Amino acid sequence: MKSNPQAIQSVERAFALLEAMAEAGGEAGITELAATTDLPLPTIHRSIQTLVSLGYLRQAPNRRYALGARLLYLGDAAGRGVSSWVRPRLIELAEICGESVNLAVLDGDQVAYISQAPSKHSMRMFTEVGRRVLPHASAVGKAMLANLSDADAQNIIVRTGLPRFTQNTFTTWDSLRNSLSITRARGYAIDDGEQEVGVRC
Amino acid sequence: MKSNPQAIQSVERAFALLEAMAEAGGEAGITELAATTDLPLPTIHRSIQTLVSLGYLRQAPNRRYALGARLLYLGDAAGRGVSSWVRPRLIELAEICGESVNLAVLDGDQVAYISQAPSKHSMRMFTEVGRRVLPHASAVGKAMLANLSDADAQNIIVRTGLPRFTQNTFTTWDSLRNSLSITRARGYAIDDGEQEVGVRC
DNA sequence: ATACTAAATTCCAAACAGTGGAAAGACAAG
DNA sequence: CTTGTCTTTCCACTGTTTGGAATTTAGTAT
Repeated sequence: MKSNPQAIQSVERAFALLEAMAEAGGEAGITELAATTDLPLPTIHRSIQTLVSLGYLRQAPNRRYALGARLLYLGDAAGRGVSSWVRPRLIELAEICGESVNLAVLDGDQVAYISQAPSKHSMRMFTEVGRRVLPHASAVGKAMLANLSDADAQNIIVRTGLPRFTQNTFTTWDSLRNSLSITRARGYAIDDGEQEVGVRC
Repeated sequence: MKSNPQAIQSVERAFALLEAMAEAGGEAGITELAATTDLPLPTIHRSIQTLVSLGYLRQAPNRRYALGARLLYLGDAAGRGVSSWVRPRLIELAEICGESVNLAVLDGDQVAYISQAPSKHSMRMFTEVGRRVLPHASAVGKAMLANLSDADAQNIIVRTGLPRFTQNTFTTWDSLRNSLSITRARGYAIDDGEQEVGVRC
């Protein structure tokens, strides 16, 4: 694991574990984590022990571990400033159009969903706060690229690549660029299969 | 800092920084953090560098640092299972009674707010998700203690102590216990100055 | 524009914290 | 009660993290 030259190992690992648990639905045993992260058992145990003592993980009676309440604090703090400001608006929007509304920002080269207001009716929503996707494969992402110059958009795409996810994914820069011009002209972005109203960037 | 014998240092520090930033409103410069955390500058810089490379912190154009989007993911994941289940109910409640509603759990010996639904009207709310308070000093806390036996409640109080926060804070076990019986009889808890409806524990 | 101050960033060798293989200890199931 | 699985503890070695001091960069006053 030398991908990030100057990065403190134990910290990297600690967060890897946190994310692994998140991936596992917020709860997991040590062995499970060992399988997911390819780390030796004792190492994991030690890391987790630390995380528990700090309150970011809790040890369930099952002897398994679960994400702790302290993460909520950080998560909330990270969202403040944006969320508190925009959230009411999202809810408004969700009420007006009757659909779920997601708010996303361009973080690095990826699109990160940072807030969402579920639609009143359909519980059929994947609460995707915090999830990150590549720009070319979602409506929000394309909306954002459309707001950049072709050159800037291309810079991002070069770094991320254009992996195919579905039949309709754009896999060449030319086809994507074409889609972006359409988007620009139309004023909003559409993605076959998922519709999302992206705000701000 | 030898309070926690077996705890990985760098991790401890990394999170201390994260929390310090949260405390500082989600944004801070290195020197600020150095003042808050009493750590040498280079150490902080290195830790933060790691956190940035992992996506938990972002470097603002001001050359300062801010909490990153990735924390939202963890925060959200930590809340799932509880929040997704109860959240709709909270919102309902908030609409019915026209007041902010907080959801809190007993985590260790402290009361942690884990979710909340703001009242529609007054923006005058301290978004306190993740904040933790001692049980004897808040309505929710007392509600929880009231649901325990006197003995169990006392056990907790012995560990936490009874620091005074305001004029009305209970500072002796006897006066607190008295308050708890009243609470039990009444069925809900009241705290002069703050009213909160606590659910579940 | 230029000089100054305060902040962020890079260096580096010593020191100590973190590592992981192996063994012991809990559970849970049969 | 016995067996298999998962968690937890041990400990000596290694390499990562540490922080004082020097360097560079940004912001600001002159």
